[in-house]
Order: sequence, then C-alpha cells, then structure tokens
Amino acid sequence: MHISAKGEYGIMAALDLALANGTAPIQAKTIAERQGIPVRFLEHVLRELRHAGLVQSARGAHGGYRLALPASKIRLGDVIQAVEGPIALTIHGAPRGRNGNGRHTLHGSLVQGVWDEVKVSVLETLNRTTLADLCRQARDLEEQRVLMYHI
Amino acid sequence: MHISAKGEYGIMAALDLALANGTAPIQAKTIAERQGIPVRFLEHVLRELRHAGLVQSARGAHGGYRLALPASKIRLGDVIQAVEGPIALTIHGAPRGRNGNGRHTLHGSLVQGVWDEVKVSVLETLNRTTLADLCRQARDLEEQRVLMYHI
DNA sequence: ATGTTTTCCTATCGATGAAGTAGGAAATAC
DNA sequence: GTATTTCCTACTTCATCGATAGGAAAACAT
Repeated sequence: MHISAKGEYGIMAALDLALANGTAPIQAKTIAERQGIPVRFLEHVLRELRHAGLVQSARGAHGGYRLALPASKIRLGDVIQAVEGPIALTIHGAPRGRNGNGRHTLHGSLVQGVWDEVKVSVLETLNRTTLADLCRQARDLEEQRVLMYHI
Repeated sequence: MHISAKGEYGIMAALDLALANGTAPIQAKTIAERQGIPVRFLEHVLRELRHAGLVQSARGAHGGYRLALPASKIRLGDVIQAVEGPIALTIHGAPRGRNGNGRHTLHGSLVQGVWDEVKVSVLETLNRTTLADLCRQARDLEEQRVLMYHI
C-alpha cells in the first residue's frame, strides 16, 4: 500500500507553518531545510495547499507562506486530499472487475464495496487529527528531548 | 492511494473458491475466465495464497485449487497480506523524514505515527470481513439479480 | 511408458506514475 | 531597478506494477 511523498511532505510543511503561527511568513526554502525536503519539490506541494485554501502565500522579498486557517480547523485528511487529490483506492491504470463479456463481475462489485469501507476508515482516521493536535505532540516531544539533554 | 491488482484478484479468486466449497478443485483457468483475470497472472496470485497457507493445490489433470481453511476463518486482511506482503505505508523509494544532518526530524516521527494509525485502521477494516461474509453478500446479490430478471 | 493436463518457478518486458529538476514569468520589497 | 520569492509549465529519470513467456515438475489417463 502506497502513500505519496507529497502527502508526507504536505503534512510536515503544514505542521511547520502551524508551529510558526502568528509570526512572519515562512519561506519555502526555510521549511525545506528544516524538514529535509527538496525545495523545488516542496514548492509544488505548497502550491497545492494554497489552491486548496489551506495556506496563504506572499510573493517577493520577505514573502512566504502561512496557514490560512487556525491549526485546529485543519485536519490531516484535508492536507492529504489537498496534495494527493481525493482519496481513491485505485489500481495502477486500467478498469477491471469485468469478465470476458465486458460486464462487471458480481465479485468485482463486492470487492469495490470493501475498498469503499477501507477508504472511509482511512479518511476517518486522518480526520481525527488536526494540525493543532500535531503541534501539541510536537511540543511534548520537544520538551522530552530537552529533559533528556539535561541528564 | 493505491491498492494492487494482486490484492483485488486475490480476494476475487478466494471468494470464487469459497463459493465452490466442497466441490472438486477449481482450476486457475476457470477462475480466470469467470473473473476476467489474465490466467498467467492469476497463477502468481494463487501461488502466493498457497504459500500463505490459505489455499491448497493439486497438480495434473483434474487438479486445481481449493480453500485450505473454512471460509469463515479467512479474513480479507489475511488474503491481502498474503499477496501483497505486510501492509506498510511506504513511499516510492527513498527513506525520508531526515533533515540536512541525516537525523530524522521531529516532524518525521510524528508523521510516522500517523501512518501507523492509518495502517491499523486499514487492517481492522479488512479483518472485520471474512470470505464467509462475502459469500453471504454474493448469494444475496445473486438472489436480487434473479428477482429482477423475473419482473 | 507415453502423452496430456495442470500447477509451479524464474525471468523478462512494457507502460504507468511518482519523485525530483529546470527555466523563466510574475509579483513584491527596498 | 534590483534582489527576492512565489508561481507556472515542462521535462527527466527511475521504481514498480501488471502482464507475458518458457519450460520444469507432478499427477492422471490410456
């Protein structure tokens, strides 16, 4: 089962922006360095986040990106769908589930129902968590790291 | 998000075998025709189902395949994992979530946690349904189809 | 025994899509 | 006007997946 790098980068970038909430806009270059993402590729991801209305951008010197919504209003499913398009459990290319006559098989439609269930549960799982939740987790982790360092 | 044709074919084939429960072994060719799957490709799928201990095979004339377990003991997750390997949300190639220094980023591990949750929920969804359940659905659908035909 | 059927195994091909790269236009700040 | 940064389109490269092929191994039939 595959997820795209875009999805992963998208969440990391959005989280980066969420943590920098309220400050000056963050530039793609900065995020790319912090998160270890190729800059030129990250630009694509950010563009799609913007088209989905999740981030705002400002061009020119001192430009950059910021969240367009409060972090608590952005669910991970929103981010994923913004960069990957609608979650569809597709198969590499062709339409299938048809028998020799070109009609879909009985089994084909049953299996389709299964994929639909999976899709729903993936979406529910992703939408249970918001960027604000991830921010909280990030701060907790960071706090632990500092404590470790002190010992 | 992608699923493999193998997974789909695997479920369709297993369901085919489940519906033919108790009869003579079914040949790959027969399943392939009924379900619209390339025979040579289906052979691979069936081989993997056998390696996983889900089906039994008999070679030679009048050979074929049958389920190795009762349909109620085979969950869809078992079938999928048999043909696709362990469900892992992987990305096309490289290791990621590392920053310029080669250490994983904080965000990388948080995102990993998200993928883990998704994986669990996919598996739970798949394992909620057994081949016996699909058989029941198939028979219901078939019954409806017959009724429609009568009108 | 010999031929026939069917599974079994390994190797390979071709197409699709995904990750990443590149060039330059548009917009903003100073 | 120059530097900066986003924005858009196009291209390149490469992994993976679906599919095919050839033939070995096993079981059966006559």
